[in-house]
This record gives sequence, structure tokens and C-alpha cells, in this order.
Amino acid sequence: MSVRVRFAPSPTGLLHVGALRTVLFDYLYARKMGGVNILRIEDTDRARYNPDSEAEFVETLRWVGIDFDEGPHIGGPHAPYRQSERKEAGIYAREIQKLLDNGTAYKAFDTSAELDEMRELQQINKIATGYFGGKWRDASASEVAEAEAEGKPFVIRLKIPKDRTIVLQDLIRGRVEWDSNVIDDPVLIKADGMPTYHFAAMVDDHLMEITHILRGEEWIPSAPKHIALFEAFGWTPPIFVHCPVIVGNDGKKLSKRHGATRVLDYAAQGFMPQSLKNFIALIGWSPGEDREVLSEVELIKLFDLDRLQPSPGRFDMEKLQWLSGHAIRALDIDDLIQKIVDFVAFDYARTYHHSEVAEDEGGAEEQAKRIARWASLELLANHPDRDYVRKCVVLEQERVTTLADFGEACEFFLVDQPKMDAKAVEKWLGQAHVPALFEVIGAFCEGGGNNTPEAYEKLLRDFQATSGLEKLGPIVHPTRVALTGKTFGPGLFELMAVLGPARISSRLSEATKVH
RNA sequence: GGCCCGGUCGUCUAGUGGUUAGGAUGCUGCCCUUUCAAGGCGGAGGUCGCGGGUUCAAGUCCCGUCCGGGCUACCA
Repeated sequence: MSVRVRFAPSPTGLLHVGALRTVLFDYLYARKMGGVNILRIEDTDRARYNPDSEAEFVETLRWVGIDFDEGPHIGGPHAPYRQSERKEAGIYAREIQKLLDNGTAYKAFDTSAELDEMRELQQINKIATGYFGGKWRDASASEVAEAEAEGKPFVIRLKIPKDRTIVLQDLIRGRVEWDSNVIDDPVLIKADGMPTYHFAAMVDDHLMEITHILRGEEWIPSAPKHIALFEAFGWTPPIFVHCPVIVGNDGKKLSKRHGATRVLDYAAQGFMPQSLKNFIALIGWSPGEDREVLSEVELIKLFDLDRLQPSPGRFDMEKLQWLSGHAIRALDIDDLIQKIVDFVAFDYARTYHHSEVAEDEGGAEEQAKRIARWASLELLANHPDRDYVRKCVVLEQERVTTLADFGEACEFFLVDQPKMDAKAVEKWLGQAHVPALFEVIGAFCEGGGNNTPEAYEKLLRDFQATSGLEKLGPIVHPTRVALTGKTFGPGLFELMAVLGPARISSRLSEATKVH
């Protein structure tokens, strides 16, 4: 039987990192097995419904490079793929009737006030809370008919069998058992007629012929309900795969405090999607060899559910950064430039770089940095001299970890006069030999000297020889500061050849004035 | 409270009875070098949560215990 997996998010908000990992595993497994990857929207909770959510999922997953074979945005043989639409189509009404008919589900007319009272009593008596039958599980047909005739609202609950052991055979965790008497009767259909997750998800998984249910481990406690539901229908349940969660550095659930949880924020920060995938896949899974940097193809080829690990993993930003830098360095230069151009055209990245930054993430200072970074990125992407852009990017390629980093890295290439680091100016530009040095370089540039790294190197080394200075540093550093405003960056001779004589002369004369 | 899941260097992990407990990241030293990176070569960092047991032999199997996390809704 062909593998069919599904990502079934509830459209209540953004796509976060934890959910991404589950879809990634769905996707990798489907692709590896030549199976089908399905997107299904679980919008049965009207109160929490967010109309922008579905578009967020689709856009984000497109960026990451995770695609679907069936879903609300592309259709498929099991359409519709939104549960609200499936409800309208009468699917859940039809299925629940089967359970009502075979006696495995029942109508319960308790009011929410009654249920609250019941729970309170259970808590006081320190016994398990939940609905273990109440007065309706075994109510007589006439009692039910009477309540219905009065028009009382009701829910439909599943009859969890008594005095049994319910067994979950989880692919990652093995056998997990429950005494069925500790499992309460879950609501299947709410008073408003909408199905609950428990009902809709399992019915759809069966109808859509899902072979493996990959979901977060927070679902383990409700697994026995789902298994009992499959039994009530007489259906064979799919294979359950409860994936470990991703937590923050403090071991707690990933939240805003740990950095971005919204996947699209990583796109906006200029991370390479492949490295995010690579990184996320490595939390809870490994190929079993000592290999960590994996291409898309390798990821698919090597991935296997058998190698999933049960323990939760922490989200380590530094490793993501290493992976992203690695991916950028591996890129062909023209490809890289195209990616930078695309990045600058990416609306959300622009928005991200211009939105307010919370105090604990750097506040106004960080925000100013982002705005400057973006401005420089735009200069780079829109620069008329593409050959110049190419040369700048080549020199910075091995010094960045994200696409956005090119903003800061290339800034001095792009502006008329770079911002000068005051400390660097003070340290290097005041030295006695500097005026003579700049004069020599200026003369070389205006006199039509060769604009090559080799020629500049010879020029500066010759100056060193005649000046009597022992090291090249006192010559290189002031020049670098005058030309870039910084004490670090690409090789001086290479960057001089990129800047060219005109920029060099004007910057040197500016630098002379500054000091 | 009840039920459930988890526990190997700071972090991500390899490991399925016999290994000096391996790799990666991060940290750090050296090399390269005009700086910063990148790259190359080293180093520190783990009494495998703890305590019993089984065994000639336990990170690996069993029991107990501690700690962390989840669920305990007409939310998913």
C-alpha cells in the first residue's frame, strides 16, 4: 500500500517551528516512499478561527520548499480538504450516525454548568476528572427521547469500553497501554453540530486513507480515545508516530522569548530555507552516519521513520547559523546574487526589517540596524552596475551567515562615503607615515596605475620597503580604515581592485579631512 | 491529584551487552594571513539523571527512585 501522510493544522494563527518539524517529516517520508503528502485544514473551532492562517501555512511551506499532492489549495480525490466544508457536505453527520446506530456513541444532554460542577467535585475528591458516563451513557431510549422532545441541546460522546486495556503501538515509543477505565468519554459532536478534533481528524484520516499519523507527542494522552474510535467503527487504525517536541534553551515550550517561533521570520532574517530544513530535520532524527550537512536529495534518500528519537530537542540558533552560512558559501555566485535580489523583493522581509523591535530583542538600537541593513540591501539589489555587485558579493560570500548579512557586509562598497568607526580612525589614521602613504596611493590611482589586487599589493609593499616599516600592518590597516571605515573585512588588495581608483582617491581625501 | 512521555559532553546526536563512549555545533590553542572570516590541524568538555539488580561483562536488559515535560475543555 502506498504511503499517505497528512499535515493537519488548525488555522488559529502562524506556522511555528514545532509544527514545521512535523510537516517536514511528513514531507520527507512521503517523498522517500513515493507516497502522497496531504494538507488538511482543521477548522472545526469557529471561535479560534483565523482567516489569514491558511495562507500563512501555504506561503511559509512554499518558502521552505515543502509541497503537497492534495490539499485545499490544489484539490485532490478526497476533496474538500477543509473540515468546515466537509461538515457542510454531511460527512460527519453520516459517520456519527453509524456509531449512534451500533451503540458505541450516545447523546449527552448535560449543561456546561453541570459539567463544571462535576469536575469541581472530582477535584475535591481527588479522583480523575472527566465524563465517565454520567447519567446519559446508559440512559434509556425514553429518557433520551424525552430530552430531545424538549429541545435540549446535546453533544454526542464516544462510549469508551470498560475494563479493558487499550494499546497504542507507537512507531517511536513502542507499546503504550492504558486501563480503559481511566479514559473518559470524549465529545465527538459539539452542541453546535461541529465535530471535535477527536472525531473529525480520525474520520478524515480513515476516509483519506492515511497510512501514518505523524503528530506532536502532546497527542499521546488522547491516542486511546482515537484508537477506541477506530474500534467503534470497525476500522483499522493507521500507524501512529508521536514526534517529540522542540523546546527552547530552557527546556520549556518554544515561545517568543527564545527568538522567532514564526517560521516566516526566519525567511525574513535571510536564512537559507534548505539549512532550516536541514537543521530542523536533525532535531529528533539523524541519518546514523556522522553526517550533518545534507542536501534536499540526501535528506529524502536518508530519511526514515525508524530513526526518529523519542526525546525532545532544543532549538540551537548557533547551529542554524552555521548551517546557513555553510549553505551560502556552497552557492554558485550567480545563484547567490539571484537569491539576494529575490530576498529584497520579498515583502515580508521588508516589513520585518521595518517593524518595531521589542526591548528584549534589542529595542530601538536593533531596529535602527535593521533599517540600515535593509537600505543597504536595496542599494545592492538595485545597483545598475551588476558586475560591481557581483564582485562585492564574491568578496563577502564567506563572511556571512544569512542573506540579510550582505546588507552590513557590503554597505561600504555601495555608499558614497562609508561610516567611519571612531576608534579605528583614532588608532590608525593619526600615525605619522599615513599622509605620505595616502599621497602615494592617491598618485597611483590618479596616474592610471593598474587596478588589480597584484598592483595594489606591489604598491603597498614597495611603500613599506622604502618607509622602513617592519610590518605590513601599519600600512594596510590605515588604508582599510580610510576605504571601508572598519578594521575588518575582505582582503585589502582585493577590495581596492573592486572599489577602483575613483572611489579610492575620493575616500582617501575624505579620510584625510576626517582626521 | 490522576494518567502518559522523556533523561548520553552547554546544545544536536551516534551507540541495540564487550568502543580509550564516536561525530557536529559552540568554546579554545596553533597554522594560514594585511584584518575579519573561511579552511586545515589540535585541546578542554560526558562518573551515559541517581540507586539497586541480572551478567564474566550494562549507556545498552530488569526494578525502584529523582528530575523535566505533556494531557487532564462542547481547543486543537
